[in-house]
Amino acid sequence: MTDFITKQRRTHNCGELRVSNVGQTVVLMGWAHRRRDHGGVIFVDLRDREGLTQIVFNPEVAPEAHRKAHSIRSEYVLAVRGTLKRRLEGMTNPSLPTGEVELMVEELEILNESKTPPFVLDTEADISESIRLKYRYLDLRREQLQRNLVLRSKVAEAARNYLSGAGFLEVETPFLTKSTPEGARDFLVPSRINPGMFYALPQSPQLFKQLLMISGFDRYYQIVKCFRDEDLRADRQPEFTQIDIEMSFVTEEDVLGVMEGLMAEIFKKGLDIDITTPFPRLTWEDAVERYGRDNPDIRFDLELRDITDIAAGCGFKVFAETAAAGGIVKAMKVENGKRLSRKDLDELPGYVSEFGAKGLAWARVNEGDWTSPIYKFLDPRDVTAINKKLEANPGDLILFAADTPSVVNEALGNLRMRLAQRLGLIEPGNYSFVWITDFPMFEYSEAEGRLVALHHPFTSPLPEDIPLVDKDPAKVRARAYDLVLNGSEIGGGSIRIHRSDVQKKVFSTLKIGDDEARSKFGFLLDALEYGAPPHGGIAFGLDRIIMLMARAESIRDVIAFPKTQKGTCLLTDAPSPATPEQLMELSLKVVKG
RNA sequence: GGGGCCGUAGUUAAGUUGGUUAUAACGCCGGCCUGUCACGCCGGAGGGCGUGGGUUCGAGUCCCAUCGGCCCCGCCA
Repeated sequence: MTDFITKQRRTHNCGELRVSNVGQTVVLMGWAHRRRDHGGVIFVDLRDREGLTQIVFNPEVAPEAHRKAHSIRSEYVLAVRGTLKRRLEGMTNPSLPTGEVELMVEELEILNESKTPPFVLDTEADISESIRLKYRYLDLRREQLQRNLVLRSKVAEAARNYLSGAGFLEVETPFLTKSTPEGARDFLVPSRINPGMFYALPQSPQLFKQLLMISGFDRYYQIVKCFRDEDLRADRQPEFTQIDIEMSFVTEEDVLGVMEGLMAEIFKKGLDIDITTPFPRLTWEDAVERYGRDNPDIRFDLELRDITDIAAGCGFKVFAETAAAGGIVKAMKVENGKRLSRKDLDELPGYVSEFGAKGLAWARVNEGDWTSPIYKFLDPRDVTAINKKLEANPGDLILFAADTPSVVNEALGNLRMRLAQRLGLIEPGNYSFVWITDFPMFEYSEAEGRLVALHHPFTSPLPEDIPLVDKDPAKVRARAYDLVLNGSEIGGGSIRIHRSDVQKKVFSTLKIGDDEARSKFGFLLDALEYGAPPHGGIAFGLDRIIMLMARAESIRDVIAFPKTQKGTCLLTDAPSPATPEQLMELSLKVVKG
């Protein structure tokens, strides 16, 4: 066996040869994707990151190479040298970019053999995810994941170029840092040198980027891992990547404008799609009112209407009593309601029950009346009023939910999404951005029995609402904004508090005492006293953006080495127990498990 | 913490009301084939049904527990 690879260099990749290269002597290296042995001539599709090229072993051209080629199996690693030929008419493969040419092999070296892979790599077949994850390095050879990671790399590159061109500096911030109250559960890292002490992995570089503004860096960005020890979902991993950004001397308009440019750039470079800017904006209040959620998909209508005022005085007890008890009644109109059968309607209560709704009323609008289980309880005037409010016409279907505001909004907001999918109202390939602004500053947490920051405690209130921070915190609006794409929150940020007196006030409303604020955020409060500039920023979830761009169903499909829903890695078997020696060194004792 | 779906050859799946040696396709192995490109044709090997209990004359099919994968609620400032 010759040491081919030391003598010859790869001249091309497997995706680039065309008719214009015909006649050239070519060296290719790659994996045997498929093999077709005709007894005489043998065809192999040679694969690398860039594509497939058919290579041909003909006993009359190169007997030695042809003899060796008999042993080629799937995923063998090959180096071949030969002459590029144009394929004869009728023998081309229009489904391959390289399909008009083929490499007539003169010399073959098998660089490595391969065991038979546990699953075939050359099809779109659905392989169970646990096997794919265990052999992730093989799954990553498949076209779909290769495409996703190429897209991810392109987008990250476009983001860096854009931000760098706009005067942003990339600065790294620590992973071994301080645990912060509020927010998600932290991952802790024990300190060997300081027994009994722990670092926390950052949930985001939030405080460091603010400190960088105070340091005068003016414009900062970082594409950075963040860590949150919470349960996983189809779009949530315990470690994920943010495009983290912060700017000094800016208002909301500056931040939003630069970010719209960033989105346009990554969609252009990643998918060659032109995004229209500026993006539409909705206040948080309008978003919840009209769509039931703060991450609305605005590609379709099915808007919600509040009919609590009509319901309060109507004869249907469930509605009237809900209204009397401070709840709300909202409704959604489905045009051409025949698209939902009685059976479909019977399934809806089960679906909304996932969100805490106790039921879902429906009405089919006819000329002059309704077909509806609740029609007999209603006065004709109420029916007319509801029709009018929803602009409902004969043939339409109206769906109602009555409960607390959060249950109604969540139930109908999610139902809206489901119906849109069911009725095919969503055009694939359509990207629709919307900014959500004017979030409430605080939100009551049942679990903690106190107000918590909806965004985070460093978000600045609207200037005119600052006096309300002590008096009526529930009414305070924040200078926060989220970017929503097709019903997914892909980023969020705010103009920050840059005055220590305001920051202290917010901590106090959050019932974070002086001592606690001092011990947890003392460094920030100190820094704010040394000439902190007005500043604000945003962080984008890179994984989610890539998911949407790649139309992936799972965040795992856009991450090279993701975790399972239980947070384990089937490839490496992490996490795993620590040895007694490791624990001893860290002054740790495992109590159970 | 809770709800749901799913674990049968290497892979993807089928397996009737529990009943002889558990099916198929792809993959794999061998043979034939000089123009295929999901090559074709012929032949072959390969699992005892995630694991552990139980019910039964008899369990892939029923029951319980447990492990694992996925989806969702809670959680995720």
